[in-house]
Amino acid sequence: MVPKKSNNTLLSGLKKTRPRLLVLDAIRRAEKPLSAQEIYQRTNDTIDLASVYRTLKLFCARGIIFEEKNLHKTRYYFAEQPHHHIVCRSCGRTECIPCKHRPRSNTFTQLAHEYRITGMCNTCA
Amino acid sequence: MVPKKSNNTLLSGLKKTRPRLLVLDAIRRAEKPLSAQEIYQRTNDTIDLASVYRTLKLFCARGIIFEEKNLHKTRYYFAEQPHHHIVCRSCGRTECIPCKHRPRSNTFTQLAHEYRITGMCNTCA
DNA sequence: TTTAGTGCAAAAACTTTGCAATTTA
DNA sequence: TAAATTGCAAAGTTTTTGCACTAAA
Repeated sequence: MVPKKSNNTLLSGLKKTRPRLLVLDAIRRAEKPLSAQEIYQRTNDTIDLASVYRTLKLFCARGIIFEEKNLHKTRYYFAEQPHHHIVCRSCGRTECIPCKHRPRSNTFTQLAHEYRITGMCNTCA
Repeated sequence: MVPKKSNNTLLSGLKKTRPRLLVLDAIRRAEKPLSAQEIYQRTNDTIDLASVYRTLKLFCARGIIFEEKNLHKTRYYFAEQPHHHIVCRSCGRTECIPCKHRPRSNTFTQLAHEYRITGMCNTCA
């Protein structure tokens, strides 16, 4: 288990505002990827949806979170632990797969990665 | 090099309609992932945008194509050759990475996969 | 011929933006 | 206090939908 970074570390270089902290916590605590709407709700609607979007965009650009789409629904998840998913294209059922490797690159830095397999689960096939 | 599947094979079980063939060809020929709008344009606007969306959704569900998002732009690409990308989170610069492995699963069938690394390229870092 | 798929037009959902007010460092 | 960020409200984009018509099998 890789040690968890503190919110403080993740946001270093950024102002630590209420919206950012709330969005980060919502995503961090989530048991699954969340949509912008769901994140908004998990802040009890105490911050503006526009701020949620601004924050998500910022976090994605920084590689703090990842966004994924399944059939036109966009959801966001915490990127610290590399995520490997296998997703059923019919019902959306998802399983996690342990991650063995980390990417390397000579030209890119601050790497984050995502490995995603889709298929038909045994119920839907 | 894996032998290419014919459009006919890819669409087996589906009606081969003009919109579907045009969308499939646009994506197949594309040198890069395309947005719904771009696909629409590459059919010379001869099919309805709504049909483009319906078709993209269908192809995604079938695993014929993949969709990826970069900073709120959604693009689609042909899934036959597994795609590995490394994408700059700042400027969008993309490099391809050769694919060595194919996923396996006991519970899922008709697998397609996608491996995506994001980071900062040496110009943006 | 039947059924699935299409185009059209309209609606819904999602995301971005300008700006004054507020907050962080 | 200066600079960055926010909330609000409005605009812009993207995606979906209903329905009568058309085309594939």
